Amino acid sequence: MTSESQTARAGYHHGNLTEVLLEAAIALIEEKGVDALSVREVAKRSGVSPGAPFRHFSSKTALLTAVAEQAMGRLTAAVRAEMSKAGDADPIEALRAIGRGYLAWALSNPTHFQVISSRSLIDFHASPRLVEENEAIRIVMVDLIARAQREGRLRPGIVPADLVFSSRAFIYGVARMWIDGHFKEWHVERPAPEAMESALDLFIKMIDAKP
Amino acid sequence: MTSESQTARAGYHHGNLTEVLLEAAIALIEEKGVDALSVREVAKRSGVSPGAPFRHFSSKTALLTAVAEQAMGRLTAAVRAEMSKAGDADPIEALRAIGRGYLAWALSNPTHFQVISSRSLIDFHASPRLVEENEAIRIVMVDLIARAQREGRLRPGIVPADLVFSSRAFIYGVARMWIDGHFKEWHVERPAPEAMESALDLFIKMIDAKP
DNA sequence: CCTTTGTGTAATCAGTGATTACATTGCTAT
DNA sequence: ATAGCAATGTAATCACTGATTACACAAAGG
Repeated sequence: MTSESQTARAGYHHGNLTEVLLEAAIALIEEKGVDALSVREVAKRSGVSPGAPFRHFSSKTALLTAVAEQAMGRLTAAVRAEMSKAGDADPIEALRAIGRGYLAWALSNPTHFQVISSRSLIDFHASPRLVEENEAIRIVMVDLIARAQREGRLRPGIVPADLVFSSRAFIYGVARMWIDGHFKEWHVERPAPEAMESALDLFIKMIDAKP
Repeated sequence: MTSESQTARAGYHHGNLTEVLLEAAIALIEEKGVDALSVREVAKRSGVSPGAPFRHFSSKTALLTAVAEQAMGRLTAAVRAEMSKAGDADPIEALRAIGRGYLAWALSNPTHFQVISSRSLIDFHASPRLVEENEAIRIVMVDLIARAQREGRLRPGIVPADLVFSSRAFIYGVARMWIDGHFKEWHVERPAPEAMESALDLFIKMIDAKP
C-alpha cells in the first residue's frame, strides 16, 4: 500500500488534478478572499503549470462553480441537520431550524457563502446541482409554511407565498450583512452568533400566531 | 461665452478631470457592470492617458469610493423624499416610507447600490461622508421605532433595538436578492417593484400592533 | 506494436492596477 | 514681466491576470 492514493502524483500525469485543484482553490479563497483568487496560484499550489487547470475547468467561473456545488451540498446538509434536531412536530420550530442552520453555516463559512450567493463569480443556472438543491430547500419552506397556516400557527393576514419570499429575504439579509461587513455600521456589538440568533427570534415571533 | 465650461478641455491640462472621470466611471459601470470596470477604460473614455486618473484617485478603490459617495447622497435623498411624502404623523408609515424609498432606489440604480454595499470595491470607513450619511438614516430609524413603541404602535414583545437591525436586514435582504439575481430562483414572477412593495407590506404588517 | 485519446507543458496574447521618470502647464510672488 | 513652483498629464514599464495555442508525453486498446 503505497501512499500515492491521496495525491497520486505520477511523473507527468497528475492523476486526480480535478480534486486537488478544488481543494487548493478553497484553501486559497479561505486564506486571501474570493477576489484574490487566481487560477495561476491554484495551479502553482497544485504543483502544475498555469494552463493545466483549464483542462479540467473551462474557465475560472467553472472552477468557482464547482466550488459552489460542493459548498451548496454542505449548506443544505447543515440546514437538514438542524431540522432533524428540531423534529417535525412544530412547523414554526422547523422554520426556525432552517434559519438557524442557514445562518450558522454562513457564519462559519463566509467565503463559501459568498461564492454560493454570487452570480458573477459562478454560473448558477449552468449547474443542475445548484439549482436543484436550492429548489429543494425552498420546497421544504413552502410546505412548512403551508402546514403552519393549516394548523393555525401563522399570524392572521399573512399570505403564505409572500412569507416564503420574505423569510428567505430576511435570512439572506442578515447573512449578507455579516458577509459584507455591515454589522459594525449598524452597531451590532454582540458577537455575531448571538445577534443572528436574536434576530431570528424576533422574526419567528413576528410570524407566530401567538407566543 | 465659449462652450468650454462643461468639459473645459484645454490642450494639455484637462481642467476638471476629477468630475469627468467620475461620470465616465458611472457610465461604464452602468454599461458593463461593476466587475468589468477598469480605470484604463475610464481614462480612455475621458480622452486621457492610462495613468492620469491616479493623479486624482490614489487607487481604483478610491475612485469607486468617490462613486459611492455620490450614490449614497442620492440614496438618502430618495429616502428622505419618500419620507416627506408620507408625513410624520404615523411612525409606522414613516418606517414604511424609508423602506419604500430604499427599495425603489436600489431597484432603479442596481449598480450604484452594489457599489455602496460592497466593502471590497470601496473603502467605506475611509469616507466620513459614507459613514455619516449611513448613520443619519440609522438614527432616524432608531427614533421612529422608539416613538412607535411609546405610542403603542409596535407589536408587543418586540425589542426596539432588535427591530432596527432586523428591519434593515430585511430591506437589505430584499434589495440584495434583486441585485444578486436571486428572484428567479425564488420564483418571484411578478415585476420586481410589486414584489418588493408587497414584501414591505408584509413586514410592516408583522411589526404593527394592529391593522 | 502502433494509434488514439487524455492530460500536462511552454509560449504567448491582450488586458489589468500601479509606479516611475519626465513633459507641460498655469499660478504666484517678486 | 518673469522666475520658480506646484499641479497635472504623458510615456514607459512592472508584475500579474485569464485565456488560447501548439506541442510533449503517457496510458489504454485494438
